[in-house]
Amino acid sequence: MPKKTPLCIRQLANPAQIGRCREALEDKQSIFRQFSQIFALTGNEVRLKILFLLEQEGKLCPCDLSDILGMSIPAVSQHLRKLKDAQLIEGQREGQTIFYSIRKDALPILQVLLQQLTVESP
Amino acid sequence: MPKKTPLCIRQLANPAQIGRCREALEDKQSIFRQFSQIFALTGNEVRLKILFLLEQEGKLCPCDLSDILGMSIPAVSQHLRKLKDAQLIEGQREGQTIFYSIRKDALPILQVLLQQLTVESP
DNA sequence: CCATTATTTAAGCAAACACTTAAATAATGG
DNA sequence: CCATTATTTAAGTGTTTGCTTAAATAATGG
Repeated sequence: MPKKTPLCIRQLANPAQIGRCREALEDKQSIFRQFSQIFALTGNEVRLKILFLLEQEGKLCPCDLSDILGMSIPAVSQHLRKLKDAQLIEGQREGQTIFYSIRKDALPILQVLLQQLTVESP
Repeated sequence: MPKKTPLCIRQLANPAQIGRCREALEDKQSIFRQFSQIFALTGNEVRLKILFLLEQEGKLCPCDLSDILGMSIPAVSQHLRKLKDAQLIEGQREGQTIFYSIRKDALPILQVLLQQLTVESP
């Protein structure tokens, strides 16, 4: 009674390649974590627009964003919170209004990503 | 009986700014759609690793990826399907094995994103 | 043609997501 | 201090995601 192997084993696999790949992933473990988080945040259309607008305008308040994006204030606020929790943006109070802007230390990576939106495709 | 306005109206808002922002979004509507989709795909840690590995190795099969990533074959296969549906990767059959690789037309944008993983932070 | 190997597909399910509405917090100005 | 304005938080809900297991499809080789 031959045991059924339910998963492929790939005898033809290249062990050197497998090892090299495993190592590369292990090396960059925290980088994959960090970048997939950023991509997941920009992977939401509303949040991508918010970041684009903040980069373009410098700063905006939840109320303005709600108006521009055509969605409720709580919905906007909850997106802002995620971006703030990830330290991509920060809020500065001016009276009753809180203006959000992109954090200086997040600007380089976000500019690279946002720049792609305005690049012509071939 | 003064009607309660449940949402903020922002009399201090800058109408020109609001208009400018709305226009910018409308212009780029399809671009936001397209890029948020790509970011959503790379926003998953497993898929980001898959793309990284494909870019590094040229091509890999589901079985190898399953081995490298330490997860089940169906799980890997379903991630590959999403990347394929979005036309980021393509599969080429060689015997029983299907080797996946990054599509030529998706390579430029993916290289920009993957490049960020290996950039030193200041 | 049948057993094996490689991969995909389908169904089921727990967790995460993104909104809604309602209530809470905070600053301003009469 | 109270009403108003701006924002956040909390609770509830339908949808999406990402896995699991089991079954289906496809190519190979005896």
